[in-house]
Amino acid sequence: MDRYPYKEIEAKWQRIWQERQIFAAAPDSRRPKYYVLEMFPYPSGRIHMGHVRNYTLGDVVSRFKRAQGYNILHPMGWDAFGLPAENAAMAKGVHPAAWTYANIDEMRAQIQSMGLSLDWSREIATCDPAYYRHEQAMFLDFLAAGLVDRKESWVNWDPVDQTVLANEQVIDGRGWRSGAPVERRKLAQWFLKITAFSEELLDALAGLDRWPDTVRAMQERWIGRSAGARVRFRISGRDDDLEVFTTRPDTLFGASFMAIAPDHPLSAARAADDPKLAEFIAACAATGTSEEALERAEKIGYDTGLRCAHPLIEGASLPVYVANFVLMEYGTGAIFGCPGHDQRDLEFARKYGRPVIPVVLPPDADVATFAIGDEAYLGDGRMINSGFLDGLDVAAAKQRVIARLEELGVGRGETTYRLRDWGVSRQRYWGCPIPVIHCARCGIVPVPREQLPVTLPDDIEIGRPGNPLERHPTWKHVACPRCGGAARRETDTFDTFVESSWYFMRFCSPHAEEAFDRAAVEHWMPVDQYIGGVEHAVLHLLYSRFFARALKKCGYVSFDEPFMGLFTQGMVCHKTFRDRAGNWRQPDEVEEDANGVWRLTLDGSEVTVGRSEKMSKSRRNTIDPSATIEAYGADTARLFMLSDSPPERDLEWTEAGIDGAWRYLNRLWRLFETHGGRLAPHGASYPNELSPDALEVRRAIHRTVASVSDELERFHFNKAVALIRELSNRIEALDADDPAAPLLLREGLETLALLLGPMVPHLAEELWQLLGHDGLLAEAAWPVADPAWLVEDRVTVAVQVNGRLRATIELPRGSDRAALEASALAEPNVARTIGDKSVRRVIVVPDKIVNVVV
RNA sequence: GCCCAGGUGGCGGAAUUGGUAGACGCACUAGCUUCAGGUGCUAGCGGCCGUACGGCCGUGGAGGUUCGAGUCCUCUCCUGGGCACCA
Repeated sequence: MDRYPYKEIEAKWQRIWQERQIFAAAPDSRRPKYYVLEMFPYPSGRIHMGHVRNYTLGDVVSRFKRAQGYNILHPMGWDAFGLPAENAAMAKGVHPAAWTYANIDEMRAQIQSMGLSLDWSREIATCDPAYYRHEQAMFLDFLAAGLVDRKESWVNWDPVDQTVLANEQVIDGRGWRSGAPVERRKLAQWFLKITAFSEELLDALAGLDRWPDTVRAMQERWIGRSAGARVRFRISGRDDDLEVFTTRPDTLFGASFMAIAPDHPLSAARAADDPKLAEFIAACAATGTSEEALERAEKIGYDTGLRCAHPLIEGASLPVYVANFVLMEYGTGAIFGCPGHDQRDLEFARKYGRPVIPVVLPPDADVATFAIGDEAYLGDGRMINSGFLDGLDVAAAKQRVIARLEELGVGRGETTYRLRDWGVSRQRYWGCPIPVIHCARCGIVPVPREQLPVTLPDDIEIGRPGNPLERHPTWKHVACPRCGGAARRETDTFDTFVESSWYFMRFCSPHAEEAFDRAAVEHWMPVDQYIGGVEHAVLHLLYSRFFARALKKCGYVSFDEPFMGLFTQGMVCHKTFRDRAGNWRQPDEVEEDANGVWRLTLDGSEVTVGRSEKMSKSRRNTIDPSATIEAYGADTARLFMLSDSPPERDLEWTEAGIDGAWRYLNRLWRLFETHGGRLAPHGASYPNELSPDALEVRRAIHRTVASVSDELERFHFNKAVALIRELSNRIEALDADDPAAPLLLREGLETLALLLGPMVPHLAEELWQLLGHDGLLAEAAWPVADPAWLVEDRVTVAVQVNGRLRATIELPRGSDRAALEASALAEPNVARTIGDKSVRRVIVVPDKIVNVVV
């Protein structure tokens, strides 16, 4: 049997779509707009299967919505700044720009081979000065609007990548890209004040009802709002106070010690006179970096000798410890410990012999006997041992104590957030220059607008890590725009998350002189459906939400939320293989023999098969998408990506799965070739009388249209594929002698072509042409099911006896209870099961089930 | 430790509100087509018993609610992911 000629077909339709420019977007007041976007790729060299899955999902949405009559914007571009370009430059002596643009050309061709309905006229690359000049202008606007900070602060220093990482980019104490253990350094850094929007970013999550709950939960936790109080404790024998933040001010009467962070200013001050404390602080820093150490580190403290007065209990005094579990970055870097109602405080108190005073009595406990054992009590109850708070519940006690603290002038209610400001300074070359000038006399001076963009110098020395801009002999030396004196350009460049925080807005008017054509950005934004990996659940998505708000504040746009719908896809995984020497082996280096043993193709030696993991270079378990597309065609690759696994779950790439998709497309091709000559003409109408089989096939066609539409809407693409396959099985099995066969084939095959359009667009387009259509399937309207054909006139009803299935009966839809019951009881198997027992009750759910209870 | 998903045949996965568990596909088995080697067609395919009709068991485990539970409740085990001495 001939294979279907996918190469000719795919080349042909890609050419025609391109020539006719049918995916070029333009605002159209007659149709509702729909903006579909996949997270744009970093041009690392070649596309991988994750890209193929991502763009296939996006293209299904895009083509489906287009067929439904929406005016689609579906662009593609390049997240082109980034460290790999510098690494490649160092490794191969290529200029980062040359490397990046070569990769873009390569990957563009690969992506185009997938036959995506993209508007390539809107392509952008973020490393283009025509793009990043606007980013520099935005930064100056943010600066003027008070949304930028320059702080001398501790930063995470990645010793391998030679760059600063945001806190959010540090994973288990290691750089998120390099994996190297992160060190701490103090540097002057640029920060974007995302914390100015903490509350708003948190509250608005509730309105993002087309986002996955998991992502919203992750952001919520990341922002981490906690309501509590700030309380000042007078340090005995001194004039100053120790300020703490607590979420449990209600437990203040249960306080039995104070604890401060090792890097709290007070710790440092005391350490100056106390060598043992200095030693303790150093030890905390040493154990505090690696994750295992953190995991196993026990709660340790060091008594500073300082004592604080309890603000509400006359004469009570609390010892102040330096403790390794108190974080300087959160709250005030100091806490009071209430062992009765905080597990960590309890363990600390037990260890250092501090008293445990219960102040919340559980509802079922007796005040005379209640005591804290090994577990702190975290629940609600009545306050005890707490003076004026006694008898209140926890919530009321919080309010009352805060009011009292305010009265006394020693504290106030406060809400804090876990979210920290976004450090955007990077000490590297291949990024957007930060447009400021440092002048010894004038300080920080913004680059004048007319001098934008500040472009990167081409002539750089890239042979060693670190920032070539810092080493550049001339670029960094400029005259101060204010006083004209000798000054120095900022040599830091932006974190690449800055570029990806607004590219989707630039797509609306990619060639505009200003950052955005206001009408275009207001027309297309927000993105209706954004699709990408869940690994961006916090960083990229949160920064983008912040950026929209910051731009709004600066008058660029009028919306807050950039992405109305979000879909996060699962990863593409593959088995892993290791040879005898323990080296990872690529899938194309091994074969499975007849006994199911995997061997190296080269010499037949056995390899061990590991569990399926995310495709990655380090495991060498990658499959090159281009090889698959070459061997089977883009449609096969696309269909496989959509079959079987729900898109939000991980997908295991298997050769068998690709084969299955390939065989199905061949089968479709044969189906159309076999019946192409026997179709009824367009628009031929059915006779009044149809055979029962023909009626059933027509119903199946309309039912499939209705359910596939529904499943596509809900991202259940695997189910949509299953439904389409069911329909094609049915059409294949059609009785050729049925007088209505030509009509059913006409309607059935047209329906199949239309439903397959979003998934396998090339083949569907070819089939559409085979069916005699002049126009493009890509521009054809989505089929609509006729409600009349969705109604079944007969139904199969399950008959149970005591809840166990004993028979099924077929009856006209809508049969009454008596008829259902009579038919059910008449079933021989039902009668036999009932035997001589008496029927106690019969439950009838019309058109569904009859349950006889005996 | 905390949070969020999950746990259904040999495998990927179906199963709107509780109402016929296993759709669709993969793998496998048997047969057919002179079919040589990423082919097609037919049939079978959760387990056990039975020639069959049919019966019993079965959605990680244990209880519970219900005429009826993969679905709801309680407890528990396991897997994956995220976060982390966050006061």
